[in-house]
Amino acid sequence: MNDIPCSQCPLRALPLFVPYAPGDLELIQSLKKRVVSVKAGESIIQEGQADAPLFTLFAGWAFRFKTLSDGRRQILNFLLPGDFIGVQQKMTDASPHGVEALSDVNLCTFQRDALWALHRAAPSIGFDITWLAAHEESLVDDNLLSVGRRSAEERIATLLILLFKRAAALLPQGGAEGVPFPLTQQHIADGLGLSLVHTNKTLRKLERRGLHRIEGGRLFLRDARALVRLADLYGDGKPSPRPLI
Amino acid sequence: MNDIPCSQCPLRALPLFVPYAPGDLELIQSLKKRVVSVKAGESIIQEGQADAPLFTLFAGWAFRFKTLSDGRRQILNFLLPGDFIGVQQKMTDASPHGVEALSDVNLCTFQRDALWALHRAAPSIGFDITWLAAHEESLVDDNLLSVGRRSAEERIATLLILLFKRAAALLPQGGAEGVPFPLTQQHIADGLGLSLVHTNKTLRKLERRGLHRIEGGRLFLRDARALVRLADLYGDGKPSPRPLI
DNA sequence: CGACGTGTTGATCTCTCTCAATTAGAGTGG
DNA sequence: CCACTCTAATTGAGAGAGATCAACACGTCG
Repeated sequence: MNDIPCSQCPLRALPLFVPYAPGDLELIQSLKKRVVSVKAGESIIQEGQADAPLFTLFAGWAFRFKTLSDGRRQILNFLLPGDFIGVQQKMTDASPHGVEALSDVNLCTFQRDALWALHRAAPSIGFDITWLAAHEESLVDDNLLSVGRRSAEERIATLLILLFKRAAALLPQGGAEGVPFPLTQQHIADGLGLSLVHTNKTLRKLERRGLHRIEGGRLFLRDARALVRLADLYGDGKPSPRPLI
Repeated sequence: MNDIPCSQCPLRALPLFVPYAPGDLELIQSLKKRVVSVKAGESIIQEGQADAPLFTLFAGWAFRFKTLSDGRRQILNFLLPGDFIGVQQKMTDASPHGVEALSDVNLCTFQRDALWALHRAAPSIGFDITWLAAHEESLVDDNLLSVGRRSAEERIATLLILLFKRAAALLPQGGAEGVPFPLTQQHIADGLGLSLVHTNKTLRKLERRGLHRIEGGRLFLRDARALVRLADLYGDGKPSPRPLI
């Protein structure tokens, strides 16, 4: 695994990713430390861990989370292949969140100072990283809107749609056959600020209504229109611009 | 106002801010467009607004928010002097969130392409901006943990402490005389995913217990210890587990 | 086979929401 | 100086979405 050069990273073949300038890839390659594999359910970064690694999720799903001292856990966002983790942490500090693998994952890890090296040596990549960090924040923003202001049904509809879209964008056929869905109901509950039991009941209700189906670790949207309506999502999942009054 | 050069910006005198390398300030100054004032309660950026400005909050408080089409509003985080806004937005895109002034504010606005110009011309500033974006995300993360997993009492305690800390850090005496607190109860409710009525009742309960006091637009913590306990915030130090990678 | 993790469902319970009404203060205009 | 209006804060009462408690089904695995 470690012998695949960045220039042949399968992630780069996806239409999502922008081409780099010549030389950029070599730079990234030189900062890459190694490829690490983590099994489903295992911890990638522990909450409070000092000197946590910087990495790109290369294959598999994971999630960032925080917990309270009595064990209540909130999943902050889900990580899919191509996501970059570690910017959140001050260089010298403890990681403010934990990261755990949802499925078996592979990570490309980088040296702690890679962030600075990239910025200095290739400002355009530094710029992309800033954008990446901002983009991840917007995922958290979306989730916060859900958790703060949507009902259980609406939250679940929102999560299913947004995860489906992200996952489908990584597939060649775009999700016609469903998308991989390695979350348990406990993950959904922890991501949406709901109890496990209520999550189950709501999920079943939507499924019985024919809105979706989760089976064999895959998610199928059976009535995406209805889900979008429930979620109050338009087009891209962005709120529709509202007129001035 | 517009004639104050960046080199004499009062914000820079605060111990929070790092000194820039010579030349950096001139660069920033050159990208600065103008200083804008907005009155309390007015909109700074509208949800979905195209070509929203990039700015630093120079004086006063504001907040970022999102709304659902039926009017339910979630405040994502509060902005205090020194906070930088606009990275979240893709260059060409509509703003995914609105920004509104809580008090009368002054903003230093920048050209839309200032982000890129900074990265290219001064990588160290670009690096700082990445860090700033990541830091703001961590505020949202904290809030998401509250909204998703804390009770109403705990959420309010958490918000009061964190806002107090941020506000006190901007004051010379560090909050001995309380800190400015321009939020209405509706803002607190929208920030914590609570109803206005329940926010009021919880706030009064904590106040009657002698934990805090809000008066004349200022916040006083009367029993910070008890608030911290309620909020389940451990100063800054969390247990530091062993690194896995 | 028993232990365990995950999903399901029914029966309460309670925290928080919604509805309603009142009070207090800041402006405004006569 | 005093009605009039508006916004923010308050408080009570009743309703409800979602939490908690308890069982049970099913598949995997050592």
